[in-house]
Amino acid sequence: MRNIVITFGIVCLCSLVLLQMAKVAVIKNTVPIEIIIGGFAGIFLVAGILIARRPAQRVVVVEAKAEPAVPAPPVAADAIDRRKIEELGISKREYEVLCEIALGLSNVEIAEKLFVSESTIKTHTSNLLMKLDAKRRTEAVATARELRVIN
Amino acid sequence: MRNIVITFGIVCLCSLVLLQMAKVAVIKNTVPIEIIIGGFAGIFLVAGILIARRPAQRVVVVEAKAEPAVPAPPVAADAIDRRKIEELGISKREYEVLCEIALGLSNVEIAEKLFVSESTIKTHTSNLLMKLDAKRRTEAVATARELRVIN
DNA sequence: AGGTAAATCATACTTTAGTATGAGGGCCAG
DNA sequence: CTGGCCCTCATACTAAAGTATGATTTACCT
Repeated sequence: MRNIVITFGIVCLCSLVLLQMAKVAVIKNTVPIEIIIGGFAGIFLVAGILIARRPAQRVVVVEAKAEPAVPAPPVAADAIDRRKIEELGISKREYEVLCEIALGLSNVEIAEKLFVSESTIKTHTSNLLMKLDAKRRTEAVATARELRVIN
Repeated sequence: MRNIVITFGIVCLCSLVLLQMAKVAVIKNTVPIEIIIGGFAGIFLVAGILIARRPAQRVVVVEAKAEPAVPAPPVAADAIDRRKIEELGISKREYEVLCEIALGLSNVEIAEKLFVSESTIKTHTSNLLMKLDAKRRTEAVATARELRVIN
Protein backbone atom coordinates (compact mmCIF):
# COMPACT_ATOMS: atom_id res chain seq x y z
CA MET A 1 0.00 0.00 0.00
CA ARG A 2 2.86 2.35 0.73
CA ASN A 3 4.12 1.67 -2.75
CA ILE A 4 0.85 2.82 -4.19
CA VAL A 5 0.94 6.05 -2.20
CA ILE A 6 4.54 6.70 -3.13
CA THR A 7 3.93 5.94 -6.77
CA PHE A 8 0.87 8.15 -6.77
CA GLY A 9 2.84 10.98 -5.24
CA ILE A 10 5.61 10.68 -7.76
CA VAL A 11 3.13 10.59 -10.63
CA CYS A 12 1.42 13.71 -9.28
CA LEU A 13 4.71 15.55 -8.97
CA CYS A 14 5.80 14.59 -12.47
CA SER A 15 2.44 15.67 -13.83
CA LEU A 16 2.68 19.05 -12.17
CA VAL A 17 6.22 19.57 -13.41
CA LEU A 18 5.25 18.61 -16.95
CA LEU A 19 2.22 20.83 -16.74
CA GLN A 20 4.28 23.82 -15.72
CA MET A 21 6.81 23.13 -18.45
CA ALA A 22 4.02 22.91 -20.96
CA LYS A 23 2.52 26.14 -19.72
CA VAL A 24 5.80 27.96 -20.08
CA ALA A 25 6.34 26.46 -23.51
CA VAL A 26 2.91 27.60 -24.64
CA ILE A 27 3.30 31.10 -23.26
CA LYS A 28 6.71 31.51 -24.82
CA ASN A 29 5.32 29.90 -27.96
CA THR A 30 8.36 27.65 -28.33
CA VAL A 31 6.32 24.50 -28.88
CA PRO A 32 3.04 24.24 -30.78
CA ILE A 33 0.05 23.62 -28.58
CA GLU A 34 -0.92 20.55 -30.63
CA ILE A 35 2.27 18.78 -29.70
CA ILE A 36 1.79 19.53 -26.03
CA ILE A 37 -1.76 18.27 -25.90
CA GLY A 38 -0.91 15.30 -28.07
CA GLY A 39 1.92 14.36 -25.75
CA PHE A 40 -0.27 14.53 -22.69
CA ALA A 41 -2.97 12.58 -24.47
CA GLY A 42 -0.52 9.83 -25.36
CA ILE A 43 0.93 9.64 -21.88
CA PHE A 44 -2.43 9.36 -20.22
CA LEU A 45 -3.68 6.91 -22.83
CA VAL A 46 -0.85 4.59 -21.91
CA ALA A 47 -1.44 5.28 -18.23
CA GLY A 48 -5.08 4.34 -18.64
CA ILE A 49 -4.19 1.09 -20.32
CA LEU A 50 -1.72 0.22 -17.59
CA ILE A 51 -4.20 1.05 -14.85
CA ALA A 52 -6.93 -0.98 -16.48
CA ARG A 53 -4.75 -4.04 -16.77
CA ARG A 54 -3.80 -4.24 -13.14
CA PRO A 55 -7.09 -5.34 -11.65
CA ALA A 56 -7.28 -8.15 -14.15
CA GLN A 57 -9.40 -10.11 -11.70
CA ARG A 58 -12.46 -7.95 -12.21
CA VAL A 59 -12.38 -8.36 -15.94
CA VAL A 60 -12.10 -12.09 -15.53
CA VAL A 61 -15.00 -12.13 -13.13
CA VAL A 62 -17.16 -10.50 -15.76
CA GLU A 63 -16.11 -13.15 -18.24
CA ALA A 64 -16.76 -15.99 -15.88
CA LYS A 65 -20.23 -14.75 -15.13
CA ALA A 66 -20.94 -14.18 -18.77
CA GLU A 67 -19.97 -17.67 -19.87
CA PRO A 68 -22.56 -19.67 -17.91
CA ALA A 69 -25.13 -17.84 -20.03
CA VAL A 70 -24.05 -20.13 -22.84
CA PRO A 71 -25.20 -23.59 -21.72
CA ALA A 72 -23.88 -26.19 -24.12
CA PRO A 73 -25.91 -29.43 -23.78
CA PRO A 74 -23.85 -31.37 -26.36
CA VAL A 75 -20.68 -32.20 -24.50
CA ALA A 76 -17.73 -31.51 -26.76
CA ALA A 77 -14.76 -33.86 -26.77
CA ASP A 78 -12.52 -31.16 -25.43
CA ALA A 79 -14.96 -29.75 -22.90
CA ILE A 80 -13.38 -28.73 -19.65
CA ASP A 81 -14.82 -29.99 -16.39
CA ARG A 82 -15.60 -26.96 -14.27
CA ARG A 83 -16.83 -29.05 -11.39
CA LYS A 84 -13.47 -30.76 -11.23
CA ILE A 85 -11.81 -27.41 -10.90
CA GLU A 86 -13.93 -26.61 -7.89
CA GLU A 87 -13.44 -30.06 -6.42
CA LEU A 88 -9.71 -29.61 -6.61
CA GLY A 89 -10.06 -26.24 -4.90
CA ILE A 90 -8.31 -24.41 -7.70
CA SER A 91 -8.97 -20.69 -7.47
CA LYS A 92 -9.58 -18.39 -10.42
CA ARG A 93 -6.13 -16.95 -10.40
CA GLU A 94 -4.49 -20.31 -9.98
CA TYR A 95 -6.42 -21.57 -12.96
CA GLU A 96 -5.20 -18.68 -15.07
CA VAL A 97 -1.64 -19.53 -14.10
CA LEU A 98 -2.26 -23.18 -14.91
CA CYS A 99 -3.41 -22.26 -18.41
CA GLU A 100 -0.33 -20.14 -19.01
CA ILE A 101 1.88 -22.94 -17.78
CA ALA A 102 0.20 -25.29 -20.22
CA LEU A 103 1.03 -22.84 -22.98
CA GLY A 104 4.68 -23.28 -22.08
CA LEU A 105 5.38 -19.91 -20.49
CA SER A 106 8.00 -19.41 -17.80
CA ASN A 107 7.16 -17.92 -14.43
CA VAL A 108 8.60 -14.56 -15.43
CA GLU A 109 6.63 -14.51 -18.66
CA ILE A 110 3.42 -15.39 -16.85
CA ALA A 111 4.12 -12.69 -14.30
CA GLU A 112 4.48 -10.10 -17.04
CA LYS A 113 1.39 -11.33 -18.83
CA LEU A 114 -0.75 -11.20 -15.71
CA PHE A 115 0.88 -8.02 -14.40
CA VAL A 116 2.04 -9.47 -11.09
CA SER A 117 5.41 -10.39 -9.67
CA GLU A 118 7.28 -13.61 -10.25
CA SER A 119 6.95 -14.61 -6.62
CA THR A 120 3.19 -14.43 -6.91
CA ILE A 121 3.31 -16.82 -9.82
CA LYS A 122 5.57 -19.10 -7.84
CA THR A 123 3.10 -19.14 -4.99
CA HIS A 124 0.22 -19.96 -7.32
CA THR A 125 2.26 -22.63 -9.04
CA SER A 126 3.26 -24.20 -5.76
CA ASN A 127 -0.37 -24.34 -4.67
CA LEU A 128 -1.35 -25.81 -8.01
CA LEU A 129 1.22 -28.56 -7.69
CA MET A 130 -0.22 -29.50 -4.31
CA LYS A 131 -3.80 -29.45 -5.49
CA LEU A 132 -3.00 -31.45 -8.59
CA ASP A 133 -0.73 -33.77 -6.65
CA ALA A 134 2.16 -33.11 -9.01
CA LYS A 135 5.86 -32.60 -8.49
CA ARG A 136 6.59 -30.56 -11.59
CA ARG A 137 4.69 -28.19 -13.81
CA THR A 138 4.88 -30.66 -16.69
CA GLU A 139 3.23 -33.28 -14.53
CA ALA A 140 0.63 -30.75 -13.43
CA VAL A 141 -0.23 -30.05 -17.05
CA ALA A 142 -0.45 -33.75 -17.86
CA THR A 143 -2.68 -34.40 -14.87
CA ALA A 144 -4.87 -31.39 -15.56
CA ARG A 145 -5.35 -32.54 -19.13
CA GLU A 146 -6.29 -36.00 -18.01
CA LEU A 147 -8.81 -34.62 -15.55
CA ARG A 148 -10.23 -32.46 -18.35
CA VAL A 149 -9.47 -29.40 -16.32
CA ILE A 150 -7.68 -27.84 -19.28
CA ASN A 151 -7.62 -28.60 -22.98
CA MET B 1 -14.63 -4.70 -38.46
CA ARG B 2 -16.43 -1.77 -40.02
CA ASN B 3 -17.38 -0.71 -36.55
CA ILE B 4 -13.77 -0.45 -35.60
CA VAL B 5 -12.95 1.69 -38.63
CA ILE B 6 -15.96 3.93 -38.12
CA THR B 7 -15.27 4.30 -34.43
CA PHE B 8 -11.67 5.09 -35.11
CA GLY B 9 -12.64 7.73 -37.65
CA ILE B 10 -15.11 9.36 -35.29
CA VAL B 11 -12.56 9.40 -32.51
CA CYS B 12 -9.99 11.03 -34.79
CA LEU B 13 -12.47 13.67 -35.90
CA CYS B 14 -13.54 14.44 -32.36
CA SER B 15 -9.92 14.70 -31.30
CA LEU B 16 -9.12 17.15 -34.06
CA VAL B 17 -12.18 19.25 -33.30
CA LEU B 18 -11.39 19.32 -29.62
CA LEU B 19 -7.79 20.12 -30.40
CA GLN B 20 -8.80 23.11 -32.51
CA MET B 21 -11.24 24.32 -29.88
CA ALA B 22 -8.52 24.02 -27.30
CA LYS B 23 -6.10 25.90 -29.49
CA VAL B 24 -8.53 28.76 -29.96
CA ALA B 25 -9.35 28.83 -26.29
CA VAL B 26 -5.68 29.03 -25.42
CA ILE B 27 -4.96 31.74 -27.93
CA LYS B 28 -7.93 33.81 -26.81
CA ASN B 29 -6.95 33.05 -23.26
CA THR B 30 -10.55 32.26 -22.29
CA VAL B 31 -9.66 28.99 -20.59
CA PRO B 32 -6.53 28.32 -18.51
CA ILE B 33 -4.09 25.95 -20.15
CA GLU B 34 -4.11 23.69 -17.11
CA ILE B 35 -7.78 22.91 -17.56
CA ILE B 36 -7.31 22.11 -21.24
CA ILE B 37 -4.43 19.74 -20.70
CA GLY B 38 -6.12 18.23 -17.69
CA GLY B 39 -9.24 17.61 -19.72
CA PHE B 40 -7.35 15.90 -22.50
CA ALA B 41 -5.39 13.88 -19.98
CA GLY B 42 -8.60 12.69 -18.34
CA ILE B 43 -10.28 11.84 -21.63
CA PHE B 44 -7.38 9.78 -22.85
CA LEU B 45 -6.93 8.15 -19.46
CA VAL B 46 -10.48 6.86 -19.70
CA ALA B 47 -9.94 5.95 -23.34
CA GLY B 48 -6.90 3.92 -22.38
CA ILE B 49 -8.84 2.08 -19.71
CA LEU B 50 -11.66 1.28 -22.14
CA ILE B 51 -9.24 0.09 -24.79
CA ALA B 52 -7.42 -2.12 -22.36
CA ARG B 53 -10.61 -3.80 -21.18
CA ARG B 54 -12.05 -4.65 -24.53
CA PRO B 55 -9.70 -7.42 -25.64
CA ALA B 56 -10.79 -9.55 -22.70
CA GLN B 57 -14.28 -9.80 -24.10
CA ARG B 58 -13.22 -10.45 -27.65
CA VAL B 59 -11.36 -13.51 -26.57
CA VAL B 60 -14.57 -14.98 -25.25
CA VAL B 61 -16.37 -14.18 -28.47
CA VAL B 62 -13.67 -15.79 -30.53
CA GLU B 63 -13.81 -18.91 -28.42
CA ALA B 64 -17.56 -19.13 -28.74
CA LYS B 65 -17.32 -18.85 -32.49
CA ALA B 66 -14.49 -21.31 -32.67
CA GLU B 67 -16.38 -24.15 -31.03
CA PRO B 68 -19.13 -24.68 -33.60
CA ALA B 69 -16.52 -24.77 -36.34
CA VAL B 70 -14.88 -27.82 -34.80
CA PRO B 71 -17.22 -30.71 -35.82
CA ALA B 72 -15.87 -30.89 -39.35
CA PRO B 73 -12.58 -32.82 -39.46
CA PRO B 74 -13.01 -36.43 -40.58
CA VAL B 75 -9.47 -37.12 -39.45
CA ALA B 76 -8.99 -38.63 -36.03
CA ALA B 77 -8.49 -35.93 -33.44
CA ASP B 78 -5.48 -37.60 -31.90
CA ALA B 79 -3.65 -38.65 -35.06
CA ILE B 80 0.05 -37.90 -34.88
CA ASP B 81 1.89 -36.51 -37.85
CA ARG B 82 4.91 -38.71 -38.50
CA ARG B 83 6.08 -36.66 -41.40
CA LYS B 84 6.33 -33.66 -39.15
CA ILE B 85 8.61 -35.59 -36.85
CA GLU B 86 10.98 -36.27 -39.72
CA GLU B 87 10.75 -32.72 -40.98
CA LEU B 88 11.79 -31.48 -37.58
CA GLY B 89 14.70 -33.91 -37.60
CA ILE B 90 13.64 -35.52 -34.35
CA SER B 91 15.37 -38.85 -33.88
CA LYS B 92 13.81 -41.99 -32.44
CA ARG B 93 15.36 -41.62 -29.06
CA GLU B 94 14.59 -37.94 -28.86
CA TYR B 95 10.97 -38.69 -29.62
CA GLU B 96 10.83 -41.20 -26.81
CA VAL B 97 12.19 -38.59 -24.44
CA LEU B 98 9.67 -36.08 -25.73
CA CYS B 99 6.83 -38.44 -24.93
CA GLU B 100 8.09 -39.01 -21.42
CA ILE B 101 8.45 -35.28 -20.89
CA ALA B 102 4.85 -34.81 -22.00
CA LEU B 103 3.83 -37.35 -19.36
CA GLY B 104 5.35 -35.06 -16.77
CA LEU B 105 8.42 -37.07 -15.84
CA SER B 106 11.64 -35.47 -14.61
CA ASN B 107 14.97 -36.03 -16.31
CA VAL B 108 16.03 -38.49 -13.64
CA GLU B 109 12.79 -40.45 -13.93
CA ILE B 110 13.08 -40.60 -17.71
CA ALA B 111 16.69 -41.74 -17.40
CA GLU B 112 15.65 -44.61 -15.14
CA LYS B 113 12.76 -45.54 -17.38
CA LEU B 114 14.91 -45.64 -20.50
CA PHE B 115 17.92 -47.15 -18.72
CA VAL B 116 20.36 -44.37 -19.53
CA SER B 117 22.03 -41.63 -17.54
CA GLU B 118 20.52 -38.28 -16.68
CA SER B 119 23.04 -36.43 -18.82
CA THR B 120 21.92 -38.37 -21.84
CA ILE B 121 18.38 -37.24 -21.22
CA LYS B 122 19.61 -33.70 -20.84
CA THR B 123 21.37 -33.90 -24.17
CA HIS B 124 18.27 -35.26 -25.88
CA THR B 125 16.11 -32.64 -24.22
CA SER B 126 18.42 -29.85 -25.25
CA ASN B 127 18.35 -31.05 -28.85
CA LEU B 128 14.57 -31.32 -28.70
CA LEU B 129 14.25 -27.77 -27.49
CA MET B 130 16.30 -26.55 -30.43
CA LYS B 131 14.40 -28.60 -32.97
CA LEU B 132 11.04 -27.53 -31.58
CA ASP B 133 12.22 -23.96 -31.19
CA ALA B 134 11.29 -23.94 -27.51
CA LYS B 135 12.95 -22.54 -24.44
CA ARG B 136 11.44 -24.87 -21.88
CA ARG B 137 10.13 -28.42 -21.82
CA THR B 138 6.63 -27.13 -21.15
CA GLU B 139 6.82 -25.02 -24.28
CA ALA B 140 8.22 -27.97 -26.20
CA VAL B 141 5.23 -30.06 -25.17
CA ALA B 142 2.79 -27.32 -26.12
CA THR B 143 4.45 -26.87 -29.52
CA ALA B 144 4.66 -30.59 -30.15
CA ARG B 145 0.97 -30.97 -29.37
CA GLU B 146 0.09 -28.15 -31.69
CA LEU B 147 2.13 -29.69 -34.48
CA ARG B 148 0.37 -33.00 -33.81
CA VAL B 149 3.69 -34.60 -33.12
CA ILE B 150 2.39 -36.01 -29.86
CA ASN B 151 -1.07 -36.50 -28.40
C1' DA C 1 38.31 -47.56 -44.98
C1' DG C 2 36.43 -43.07 -44.16
C1' DG C 3 32.58 -40.06 -43.33
C1' DT C 4 28.30 -39.31 -40.91
C1' DA C 5 24.61 -39.42 -37.77
C1' DA C 6 22.92 -41.21 -33.42
C1' DA C 7 23.36 -42.43 -28.98
C1' DT C 8 25.78 -42.40 -24.91
C1' DC C 9 28.18 -40.09 -20.95
C1' DA C 10 30.68 -36.52 -18.26
C1' DT C 11 31.96 -32.04 -16.23
C1' DA C 12 31.14 -27.44 -15.21
C1' DC C 13 28.04 -23.71 -15.23
C1' DT C 14 23.92 -20.69 -15.57
C1' DT C 15 19.21 -20.27 -15.25
C1' DT C 16 14.51 -21.66 -13.79
C1' DA C 17 11.56 -24.02 -10.81
C1' DG C 18 9.93 -25.06 -6.61
C1' DT C 19 9.72 -24.81 -1.20
C1' DA C 20 9.18 -22.53 3.14
C1' DT C 21 7.92 -18.83 5.70
C1' DG C 22 6.00 -14.57 6.84
C1' DA C 23 3.21 -10.71 5.99
C1' DG C 24 -0.24 -7.23 4.38
C1' DG C 25 -4.54 -5.88 2.05
C1' DG C 26 -9.24 -6.90 0.09
C1' DC C 27 -13.51 -9.13 0.43
C1' DC C 28 -17.27 -11.48 2.45
C1' DA C 29 -20.16 -14.29 5.60
C1' DG C 30 -21.35 -15.05 10.21
C1' DC D 1 -16.03 -6.71 13.22
C1' DT D 2 -13.64 -10.81 12.96
C1' DG D 3 -12.06 -15.06 10.87
C1' DG D 4 -11.24 -17.25 6.58
C1' DC D 5 -10.02 -17.22 1.83
C1' DC D 6 -7.75 -15.12 -1.94
C1' DC D 7 -4.28 -12.43 -3.97
C1' DT D 8 -0.21 -10.26 -3.57
C1' DC D 9 4.88 -9.89 -2.57
C1' DA D 10 9.50 -10.77 -0.53
C1' DT D 11 13.52 -13.35 0.97
C1' DA D 12 16.28 -17.24 1.24
C1' DC D 13 17.14 -21.75 -0.02
C1' DT D 14 17.17 -26.29 -2.44
C1' DA D 15 16.37 -28.79 -6.47
C1' DA D 16 15.79 -29.30 -11.18
C1' DA D 17 16.40 -27.92 -15.85
C1' DG D 18 19.07 -26.31 -19.50
C1' DT D 19 23.75 -24.93 -21.94
C1' DA D 20 28.28 -25.73 -23.70
C1' DT D 21 31.83 -28.60 -24.78
C1' DG D 22 34.17 -32.64 -25.67
C1' DA D 23 34.68 -37.52 -26.06
C1' DT D 24 33.55 -42.50 -27.16
C1' DT D 25 31.04 -46.09 -29.37
C1' DT D 26 28.05 -48.06 -32.82
C1' DA D 27 25.81 -48.49 -37.13
C1' DC D 28 25.28 -47.36 -41.69
C1' DC D 29 26.44 -45.57 -46.26
C1' DT D 30 29.58 -45.00 -50.02
